[in-house]
Amino acid sequence: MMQHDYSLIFKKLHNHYGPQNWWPADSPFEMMIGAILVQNTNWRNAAKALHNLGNRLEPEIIFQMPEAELAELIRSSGFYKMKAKRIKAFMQWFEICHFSVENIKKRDKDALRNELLQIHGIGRETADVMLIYAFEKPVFVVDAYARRIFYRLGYDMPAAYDAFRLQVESQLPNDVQMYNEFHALLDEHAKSICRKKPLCSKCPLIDVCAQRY
DNA sequence: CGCCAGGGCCATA
DNA sequence: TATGGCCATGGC
Repeated sequence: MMQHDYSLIFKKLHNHYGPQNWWPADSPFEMMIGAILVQNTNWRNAAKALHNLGNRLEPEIIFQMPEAELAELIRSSGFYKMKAKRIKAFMQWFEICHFSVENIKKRDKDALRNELLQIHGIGRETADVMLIYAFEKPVFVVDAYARRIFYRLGYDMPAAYDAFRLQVESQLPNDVQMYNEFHALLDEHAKSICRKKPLCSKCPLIDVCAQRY
């Protein structure tokens, strides 16, 4: 089987699109709430919900807020009753952590990941974006875009989330900033001109595609 | 009008 | 392990 050069993909995307400076949020807390709000929803609707929360977007306030009230405020994000429940479950955990992102950052990556996965409504992808963009841990995020792009490159990737993630991580340096940019770049690339026509002449991955097709 | 967007949970086999 | 149903809004 051919060796998939994930590092080369990253390099080409980075050269073409430049630094993405993700996640679009003013604080780690806002980032984490946004991560739940954006589950299976477009960012526009999630951002609208964040805007609607306005100055209520503070740990203590969200923690105290009745679930029904929170649900109405985040209605635009879709699945809003469920997401209100998920945010409240997350806040229970965050409160136990004394709302301290700095303290959480000091903890072991795998232990922290497993703890996040215990929270009802936090799955692998949501846990991983939180690990990178809030807690600065090096993790490769396996989202629909990553799957689609690697699939279109002809890469033979595992279907299971963690198998996919570990295969990519095993061949990349343990660099938080790199994973931070990689996920953002894959997102940007998926939304770009190559979305409908992945082998178009302007695609920065055209030569990688050409090796295969 | 139908489609889908930066998932995750749960029941079923 | 692997499908299928379910949750729901807003833009196009």
